[in-house]
Amino acid sequence: MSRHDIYALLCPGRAVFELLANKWTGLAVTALADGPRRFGELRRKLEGVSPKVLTATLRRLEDNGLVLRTVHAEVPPRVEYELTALGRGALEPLAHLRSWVRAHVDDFGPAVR
Amino acid sequence: MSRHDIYALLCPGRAVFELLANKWTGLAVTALADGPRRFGELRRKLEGVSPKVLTATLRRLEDNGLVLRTVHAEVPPRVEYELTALGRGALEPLAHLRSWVRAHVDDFGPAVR
DNA sequence: AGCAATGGTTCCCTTTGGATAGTAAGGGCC
DNA sequence: GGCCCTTACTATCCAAAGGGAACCATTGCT
Repeated sequence: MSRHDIYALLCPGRAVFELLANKWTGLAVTALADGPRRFGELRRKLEGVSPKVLTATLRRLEDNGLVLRTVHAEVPPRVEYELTALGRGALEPLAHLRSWVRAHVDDFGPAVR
Repeated sequence: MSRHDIYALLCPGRAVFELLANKWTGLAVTALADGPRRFGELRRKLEGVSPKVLTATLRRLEDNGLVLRTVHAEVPPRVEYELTALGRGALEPLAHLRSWVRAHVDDFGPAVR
């Protein structure tokens, strides 16, 4: 039962939902939509993210199989992040959400906060 | 420009996105899908939420026009929460995300965190 | 008087998020 | 040789959000 009730504390679906329902996760995944990106690129694209939090976000995505992290043994270092098949799948509902937001931004008050 | 770049710090769309991309917000909105619900009902449905956090979540949704809060002057008190038209709109992409999660839970490792 | 029901609020502690500074390693420059 | 440049982080410290437990106000019931 709890296996199918996303509101249940122990439902695995809820854990996945909470992984995606995060301030930076959604932005990070969609930022990888068009192919591999380097750490610094993402850092600049996701305005306001600190390196620590970006690292944590990407690591969490990597641990959950949404993102592949490739370290190139060069100097200066080059690390590339790209979506896995699972990550590309998650892109779809995330992009859907994003496009809804885009279409309805103006329905929100000026102090969206 | 920043008006259309969800990654920009000042983009209103990003603020809306961050409102929805929250651990409890998505669950709360979908929990209201089938009509008005009372505080206690939501509290029981969203397993693990503390009254303080539930209050804050609902207030934020109310402030942003997604939820309507109605206090009935009775004893014991009765407070009902229901989605506004805007909230019902947000339901759609959220439900989409939820159904994707449902379909792909098993693609995630056993330690989804 | 005491208890139950409801929708919170208050206090305190833990977890998470965020800002800033520092580190390692090699290459180019002088 | 000594110095700086770049990159992708870690380390440290502090603020904000999340979470647990207790308490409150009101009225009816027993």
